[in-house]
Amino acid sequence: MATATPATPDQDLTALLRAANLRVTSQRLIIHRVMRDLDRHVTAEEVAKRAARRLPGLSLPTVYSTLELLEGLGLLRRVPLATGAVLWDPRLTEHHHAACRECGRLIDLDVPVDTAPGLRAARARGFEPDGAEMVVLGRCAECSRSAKTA
Amino acid sequence: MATATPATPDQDLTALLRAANLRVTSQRLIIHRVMRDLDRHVTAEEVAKRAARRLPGLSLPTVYSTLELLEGLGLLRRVPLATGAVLWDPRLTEHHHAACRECGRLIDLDVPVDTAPGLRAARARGFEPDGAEMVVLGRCAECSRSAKTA
DNA sequence: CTTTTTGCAAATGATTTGCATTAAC
DNA sequence: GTTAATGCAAATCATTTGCAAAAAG
Repeated sequence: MATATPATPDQDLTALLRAANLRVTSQRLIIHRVMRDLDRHVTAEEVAKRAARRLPGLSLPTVYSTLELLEGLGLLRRVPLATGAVLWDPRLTEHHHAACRECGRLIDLDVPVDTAPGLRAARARGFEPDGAEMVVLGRCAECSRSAKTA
Repeated sequence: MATATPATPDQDLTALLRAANLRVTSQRLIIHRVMRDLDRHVTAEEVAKRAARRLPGLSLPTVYSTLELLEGLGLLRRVPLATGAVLWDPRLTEHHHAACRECGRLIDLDVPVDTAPGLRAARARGFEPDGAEMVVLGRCAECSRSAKTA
């Protein structure tokens, strides 16, 4: 029987881990909680710094593997930047990004985009798509401002 | 007066370099030529390997800086993968990609996507967009096949 | 008690940097 | 001749790996 009570993030994660026969550790709970609290894209390093505040001794390798684990559980999304850097995004609702070519800044775009043609084209090529993201490239407000000044 | 003769890639690059007060070197010409000949996204390493065949002694740092230079001139596009890797794409016409989460494979999608809403939203946030790309994420044909077998 | 997960330290691998030399102009 | 571009070797930096110790179940 399904529970009708809305689950907390911790309960969600616990349930997913159990279902996958994985162990519920404080590291996993804390890292997940940090991401949920931040509610914006961050680097692995920033996650490590914040999570270590709540769990001293937490190691970087654990942060990396946990982020990947949470991605696999569908609780996070990995966002590759044009600079080659990688960010982690706890927002699960489909949204898109604008990335600054100059400083790498990434902002959320909460605008609907018709991804259907892309998904269709991918399927036609044998792909099994599970999502599509648009990245708008250009110069952010700050960088265009300093470009004008310079 | 504008020339009516269609320019070769070499002439294009030469003109752009001159206009920017940059020097026309054999390294730049060869790397550009390699990209034009390949006409598909490749890693910097692959560019280096192929270009070195035509220009022995060509160094990796030169390849990296030249790829960035060509990007700045608008002759190439940098494509960050979900794996964090970076590819370089000589195709200048707007197109989109499908990226395999498992093996990293990237395929071109030649399908029109309405990027206008994204561009508009970015402008509303102070961005000066110069393009938008959609990335479809999922599993490529090969990887879904082996997943079924496994 | 058994197996997974963690932390540590070291390894990796792509990309970048500093600097002397070479090539463009 | 002057200045920019290259090659080389070394540095960097995020990420990954191997393995013994600790924690989960």
